[in-house]
Amino acid sequence: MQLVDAATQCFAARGYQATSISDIVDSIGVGKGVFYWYFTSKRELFGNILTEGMTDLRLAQLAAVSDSDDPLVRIPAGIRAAVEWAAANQQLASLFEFAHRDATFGAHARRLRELLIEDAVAELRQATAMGAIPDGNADSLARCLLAVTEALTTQGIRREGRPAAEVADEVVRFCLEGIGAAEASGHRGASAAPQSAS
Amino acid sequence: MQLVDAATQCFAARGYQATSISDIVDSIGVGKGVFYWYFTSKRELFGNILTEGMTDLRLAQLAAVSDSDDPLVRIPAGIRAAVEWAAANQQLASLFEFAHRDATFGAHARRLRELLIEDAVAELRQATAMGAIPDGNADSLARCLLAVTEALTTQGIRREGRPAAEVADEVVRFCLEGIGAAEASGHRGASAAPQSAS
DNA sequence: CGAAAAGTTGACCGGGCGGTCAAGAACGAT
DNA sequence: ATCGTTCTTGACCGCCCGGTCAACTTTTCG
Repeated sequence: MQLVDAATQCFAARGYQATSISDIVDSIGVGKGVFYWYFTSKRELFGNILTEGMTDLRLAQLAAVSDSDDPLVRIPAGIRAAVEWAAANQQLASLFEFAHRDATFGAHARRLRELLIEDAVAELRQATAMGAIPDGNADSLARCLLAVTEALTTQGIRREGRPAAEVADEVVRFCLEGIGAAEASGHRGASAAPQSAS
Repeated sequence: MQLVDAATQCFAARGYQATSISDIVDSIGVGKGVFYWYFTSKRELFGNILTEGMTDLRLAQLAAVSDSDDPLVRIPAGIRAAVEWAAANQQLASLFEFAHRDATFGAHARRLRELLIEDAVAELRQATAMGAIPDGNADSLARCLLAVTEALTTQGIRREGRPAAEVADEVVRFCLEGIGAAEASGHRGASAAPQSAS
């Protein structure tokens, strides 16, 4: 739907509060009534974009991760999938970034984000149980993984336009060492491991 | 100034766009004119809060860091100072978080944030030059340090209310390993190093 | 005291917002 | 051609926003 694309673009560029319905409908040259023929409110549309986007990202991540049972393979795979997804869905990635600080949608966006955290926590617990990484606060470590992924993706891909694979390498390297998985995955200088392109 | 405190509180709780002048003046029970007696606009006030807050944080960090010339001492010290500062200035920390995604102030906030990045980049370059950490993209690593610090501070301190020192330990641990400084600072299990309280 | 200066009030203004709706245009079925 | 349905329009509504200002109260000081 053209309207959803236009809305996503506007929201990504200006944020939720600063985007008016007029901005959206004017950007594709239709009357304001069209918006309310297809959606019941600005709130509802944004909420749906958010929820569907997050679902899509999670599905991409689950698919990328299902090739292995080894957390030290699954974790990098999940990270790479997230970076590739963000490269392919830059507007949605931008949306996620401000949504969880937004006054209206912060709670909703944070709830969705917790799903990603929980996924990561599960992997980290598994890794700990297997002795692949030292014991630690899995929740904090999971938040570190997310934070680093978001930070380097925002800068490397959306602002500098570098290739997703290259940025993903940086994220994976920092994160694997951060969680203490250093010695387990021939990483010393392994910045160009084989991986699937998005 | 009471008005600045009230404004900071409102901005931190609701964001810039969602906070109205009435919210601010009503929250301390004064007329709207008072606001415009002391400030010229909502924009100007927010910009000042942002700039002064960031200056204060940077000064705290510079002070904490000046005890040593060793980047592997200065970097953890800078991180700890940032976490302690955020614990002592939770509203400002909250402000920083959404400011650089805001439509009106994103550019300004990001410019201020770049100063922190530059500080960190300088330390990382120094560490690399000394052979204390492996070579790498200093800019990306600096962004990782900031991102991890922000993420764990937000969750650990502002949402869970844990002590700053404890959260700082987690941040330092993850970051030092992330930048590859693992073997240089007796870190294996060193989660309670001596440090100054804020 | 009394007058100037400093500080405070809240009604008010223009404007833009999210959202509504009577009026039609476009189109397929008959 | 005619009708019913789907889709589109943009003027319009009530509301609240950032910001103004004439009137008023409080403080300062000779």
